[in-house]
Amino acid sequence: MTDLTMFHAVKQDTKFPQLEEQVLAFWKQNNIYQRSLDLRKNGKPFVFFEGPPTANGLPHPGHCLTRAIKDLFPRYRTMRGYLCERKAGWDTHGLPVEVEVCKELGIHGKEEIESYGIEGFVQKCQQSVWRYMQEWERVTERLGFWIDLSQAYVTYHQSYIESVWWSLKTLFDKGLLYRGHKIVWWWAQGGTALSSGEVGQGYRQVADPSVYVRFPLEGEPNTSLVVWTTTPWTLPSNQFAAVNPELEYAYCFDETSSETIVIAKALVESLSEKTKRKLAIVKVVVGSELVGKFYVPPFDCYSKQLGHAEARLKSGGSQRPCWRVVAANFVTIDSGTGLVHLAPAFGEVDYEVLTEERLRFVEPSVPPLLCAVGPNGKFTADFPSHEGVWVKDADKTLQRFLKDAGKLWHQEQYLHDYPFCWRASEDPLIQYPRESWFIRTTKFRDSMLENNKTIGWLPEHIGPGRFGNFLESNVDWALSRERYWGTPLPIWVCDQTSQMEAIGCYEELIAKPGVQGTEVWANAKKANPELEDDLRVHKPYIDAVTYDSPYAPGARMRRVTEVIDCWYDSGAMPFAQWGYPHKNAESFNSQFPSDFISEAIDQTRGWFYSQLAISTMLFGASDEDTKNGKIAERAYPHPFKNCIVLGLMLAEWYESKDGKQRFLTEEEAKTACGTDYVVKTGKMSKQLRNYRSPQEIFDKYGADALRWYLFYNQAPWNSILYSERAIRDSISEFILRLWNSVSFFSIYAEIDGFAGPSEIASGLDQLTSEELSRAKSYRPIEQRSELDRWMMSELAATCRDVVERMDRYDSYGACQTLHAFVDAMSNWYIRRSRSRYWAADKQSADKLDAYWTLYESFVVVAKLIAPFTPFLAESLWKLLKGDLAGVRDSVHLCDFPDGGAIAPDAELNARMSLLREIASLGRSARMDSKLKVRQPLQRVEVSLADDSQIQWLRKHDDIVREELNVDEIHYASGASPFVEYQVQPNFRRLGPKVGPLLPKLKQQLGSVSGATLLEELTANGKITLVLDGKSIELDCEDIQVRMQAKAGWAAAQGKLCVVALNTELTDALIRRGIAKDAIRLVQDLRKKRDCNFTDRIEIWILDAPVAMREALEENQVFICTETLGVSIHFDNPPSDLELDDCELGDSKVRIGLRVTTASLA
RNA sequence: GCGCGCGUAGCUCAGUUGGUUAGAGCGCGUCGCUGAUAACGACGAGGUCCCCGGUUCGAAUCCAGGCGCGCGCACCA
Repeated sequence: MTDLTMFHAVKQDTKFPQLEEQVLAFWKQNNIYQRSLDLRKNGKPFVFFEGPPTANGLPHPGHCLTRAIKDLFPRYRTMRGYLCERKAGWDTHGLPVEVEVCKELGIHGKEEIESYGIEGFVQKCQQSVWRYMQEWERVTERLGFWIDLSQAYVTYHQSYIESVWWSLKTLFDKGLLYRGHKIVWWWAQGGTALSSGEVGQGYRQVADPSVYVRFPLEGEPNTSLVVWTTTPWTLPSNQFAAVNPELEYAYCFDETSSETIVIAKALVESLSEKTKRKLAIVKVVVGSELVGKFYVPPFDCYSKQLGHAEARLKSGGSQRPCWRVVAANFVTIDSGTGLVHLAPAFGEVDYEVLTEERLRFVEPSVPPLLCAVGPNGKFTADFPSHEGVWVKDADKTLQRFLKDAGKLWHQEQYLHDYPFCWRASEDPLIQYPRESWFIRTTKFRDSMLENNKTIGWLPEHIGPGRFGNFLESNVDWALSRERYWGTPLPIWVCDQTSQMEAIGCYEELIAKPGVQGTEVWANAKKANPELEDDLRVHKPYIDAVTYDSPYAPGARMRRVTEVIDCWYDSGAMPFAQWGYPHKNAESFNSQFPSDFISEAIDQTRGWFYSQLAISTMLFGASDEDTKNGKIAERAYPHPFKNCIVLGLMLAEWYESKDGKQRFLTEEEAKTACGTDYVVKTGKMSKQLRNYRSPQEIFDKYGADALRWYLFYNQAPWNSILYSERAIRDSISEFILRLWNSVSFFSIYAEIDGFAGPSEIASGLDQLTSEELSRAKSYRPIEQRSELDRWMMSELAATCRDVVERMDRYDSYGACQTLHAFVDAMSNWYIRRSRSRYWAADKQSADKLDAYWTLYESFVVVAKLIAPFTPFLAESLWKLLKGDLAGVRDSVHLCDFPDGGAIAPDAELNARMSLLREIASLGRSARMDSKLKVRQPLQRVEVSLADDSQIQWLRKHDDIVREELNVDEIHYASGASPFVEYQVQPNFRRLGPKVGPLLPKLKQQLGSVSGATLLEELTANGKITLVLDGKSIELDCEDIQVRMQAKAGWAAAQGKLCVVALNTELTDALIRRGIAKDAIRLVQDLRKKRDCNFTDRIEIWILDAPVAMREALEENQVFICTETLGVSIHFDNPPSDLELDDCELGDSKVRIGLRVTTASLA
C-alpha cells in the first residue's frame, strides 16, 4: 500500500446546502452539463420536450416537482448513453401578461388600453414577460435542473410565430379554420371573453332575482305559460320557450288570479306551496303537444318591429320565426316551472336551439339572433326604455315593468353561484355571442383517439380515462382572442369581396404585390432602436401591413384583428421551437416526436391536448382520410410517446383556531397560539401564502432533500403534500444515512492509509470493477468473504432493478430499491464489518477486501443516485476519486451502472436475509426476557422450517454469535421442545382443487398435531385425509407449515424460523457481562474526553466491589483490546485525574482515563 | 348532473393475477446499542382496510349501490 493519504475523514457537521452550492459552482466552472451532452454526441437521441412555463409569476413549489421529474429522466438517459438535448422554453403570450401590464399602468379594460395606445401597450407586455425570469432561472438552476436556458424557445419570437403561422396556414388551406359564432362568458367591462379556467376561478354565491313570468298563449284566452328565470335582463331578447317533449304539463286554474297557467305537472304542488296560490289542475298534456304553440313575448321591443312577419320554411309554407314553443331535452323539473325562456344571445344551449331552428327555414339567418345588449353590457337602442343601462342594474326596473304589465306571476330571491371576473371581482360575467375563429378539431376526433391509444401514459388510466374522455367530447377549438398581446391570426381579408388568405411567414407577406404599411414598424424602430425586432410580427405593426387583393381590382387585403389562444402557441412547440419548417428541418426531424414529457394533471386539457390536437391535424390524418384508407403522415404516437402526469402539490400550514392567523411551521403556531391551532392541508394559494418558497427550502435543507422527498415518498401521480417536516426527514432517512456510511469509511481509510485505487498506475476512467481490479490489493469478488460477496451481489441486483424500473419510468420504485440498498449497506454490511476495519493488521487481505468492497459500493451508489440527488452524488464522487489521474471529473459524465459486470447471487441474498431474520428474532427474544445484548448468553437454538440452509448457516455462526452475543448456536429442523407446528392448507394451490371443502380441510389439519402430520408426510411423501367421505391426498406442496414458539420459552418466531434462547446465566457469563459494561463506559469516556481514534489510554476503575474487580481483572485483556487501553488500575489514581461517577452493574464506580504513549503490554 | 382519480395505523403512503397473521417510514412509548454519534437497532401500542350488499371455499383486492375528498367537464334557463 502506498503512503499517500487518499481519503480524509469527512467533517461531521456537513451542511448539505453549502455542499450543493459548491457543486453548482463546480458544474458551472467545468461546463459539466455541456460536456455530458458532448460525450453522447453519437448516442441514440432521447427526446425531451419542455412544456413552457409562463415566466409571468414566481415559481412555486409545485413547479419544483415538475422540474425535478423533468430533470430526472433526461439525466438518467444521458448516463445510459443517450443524447438528450434539453431546450428550455417560455410561454410569453396571453391575458395574464396583459393584466400585469394593466395593473402596472393602473388601467382597466379594453377601452383604456386603446386610449393608452396598443403600440405602447404591446411593448410593455413584451418587456413585462421577463419580469420574473431571473427568479425562474435561479430556481431552475438551484434545483439542479439541467436544461439549456441559453437556447430557450420563446413564443413571441418571430421565428416561433412564423412556425405557428405556417401551421395555421396549413390548416386554413385544408379548410379547417372557419369563422363562427360562439356564446362566451364575457367580461363586459374589460371587453373580453374569459377561458373556462378563468371563469371557474370566479364563481361566487350571490342572491339574484328569481322571476316567474307569464307568456300568454296566442289563441288561448286567459292562458299563459309560466317560465322562470334568474336573469330578467335577458327577457327583452327572448326568442323561444322550451319544454321537454317527454314531460307532462298541467293546465292549472289559478284561483288567486283567476287565470289558467301551464307548468310542469310534477311541480304543481311545490309551486302552489311556494307561491301560496291555489292551483287546480284542469288538464294534462305532454310537452310535445305544446310544441309549436305561439305566445306573446314579455317585451314588445322586437315584436313591434318584426310583428307577425313570416319566413319561408324548407318544408314548404311559412311560419313566424320567433316566440314559439320548442322542444328541448335539457329541460328538467329540477328547478323553475319546467318551461324555459330562451334567449339565444345569452346562453350556449339557447344558441344551439336557434341553430337547430334555423335548419327549418330557407334563409340561413332566420330566425335572427335577437340581442338587445351591446358588447359593453349595456342595453342598445333595440330596447329604448333602457338604452345605456348596465344589464344587471336593470333587473329591478324590469321586474317593476313586468309587474305593471301584468306579466309577473311570482318573484323571489334566489341564491346561486354566479361567475365574476377573476381579476375585477365586482364585475359579473355575462354570456354573450361573439364572432370567433374555430379550428375543426372535430374532424380529427377519431384520429386523436387513435393517436392517444398509442401514448404511454403514467398512470395508465389517464389515456382511456380522463384524457380519452376529454377527446371523446371534443368540440371545435375556439382559437381567436380579441386581445392585443398574442400571436396574430395570420389571415388577410379582401376589403371588397371578403375573400381570405392565410400567410405562412413574414417574408411571404412582404413579397405580396403592392405591400404597404411596413413603414409603420420601420419608423417605430427608427424612433426607438431598442425595440426587439420580433415585435414586427405583432400588433399593431402587423395590422398595418396590407397588400393588393387578387380577388378584386383595386381592393386591399387587410389582416383580421384577432390574436390566437396562447394554448395554441404552446401546443405548436414541437415544431415551433425550431422555427420549422422555415428553418432547422434537421433538428425538428431528429427531435420529433418526444420520448418523454411530464406536467401536472391540470395540463390534460391544456398542453397535453393542444400538442396532440395540433400534431394530429398537421402530421396525422383526418377521420375521413382514415376511413378512406389514407394513413397518417407520421406513425402514431406523436408528438409525445410517454407522459408522466403529475399529481397536484398541496400545501400544509397551521392556523389559529379562529382561522385569523396562519403559520408555515408548527413551532410558529405554538409560539403564537399555544395549543390553540389546527393543521390544514389544501391547495396552494398565492393569496393565502400558505407555502414556503422553494428558495427557503434550498437554503435550509438543500435541493437534494427536496428532490428525494418528491421522488421517494409517493408515486408521482399522487397528489403530494409540500410538508417542510417531511422534506427535512428525507435528509436523515436517506441522505444523511448514506453520508454517515461514507464518513465511516473515510475515517478508517484515513487512519489506515487505505489508498487502494491509487495503486492503479493508469487507465482509470469511470472506476468500474474492471478498472479497480487492476489494483494490487483488489481481490476478485469470489475470493472475498461471504459478507463481501453478498454486498456485491445486492449491489448488482440493485443496479439491475433500478435500470429495469427507470427504463419504464418507474422512478418511485427505483427509489424504494435504492433506499433498501443503502439501508442494507449501512445497517448490515457496515455493522457486521466494523471490526474488520479496526483490525490491527492493515495489510490483511480481509481488511483490504472490506475497504475495497465498501469503496466499490460507494462508487456504484454515487452513479446510481446521480439522476436523483445529483449534488450528493457529485460530492460523493469527488471524495471517492480523490486526486486519481484520469478519472472523469463528474459522476454525471459516467455511464449508469447496469449491474452487468457482477451477477447477483439470488441464493446468497436469500440466505443472508434469513440470517438477518435470525439475528432480528434473537434480539426480539432477548427483549422479551429482558436480557440486554451486552449480557453474554450460553446458547441459542434456531429451528428452521426446512433444513436446506443449515449447512450454510453453520458457516456463519460467527455473525449470529456476535450479533446476539452468545457463545454457541444450534440449528435444527423438525421437532423441538420449544416449537410447535401448525399445518395449514396451501390455499392458493388447494383452492381450485377442493373448492368448498377448503374450510373443513383447514379445520381437520388444525385438529391434528402438526408434528404427527409432518412425520407422516416425511415418511410417505403424502398424507391422506377423508373429508365428507371423499379421500384427499396432499403432498408437501399442498400444505404450509407454520412454526410457533411454545409458551414459556424465551423464543421468537418469524416466517421461516424460531429462535430460542438459553437464558441460564452462569457466574462466568455474568462476569463477562460486567466486562462488556465496563468497555462501554470507557468508550463513552474516551469520547467525552475527546480522545483521538488511535489514542492509547490508561484506565482507572475505582470503588468496584471485590467480585466485580475480579471479573474485570479476569477480562482485562478483552477490555484493553476493545478500548485501546494499555492497563487497568483499581486504585491509586493520579491526584489530578478527572474521575466520572458511573453505574456498573448494580454498583457505583468512578472511572478515569489518561492518554499515554506507552504501548500495550 | 356526468367523467376520472382517491379513501388502508395519529400523519404520509405501499399492498402483485383474490389466498386466510395487511406492511413501511415518520410520530409516540419502552428498552437496547454505542470509536458512523446532529446517528443506529429492537420491541410495543395504534386498523370497522369509508359504508352497505353481492360473487367466492376465501375479498383491502372483483362486481353493484351509497358516502366523503380532489380534479375536470357540463349545467346554473
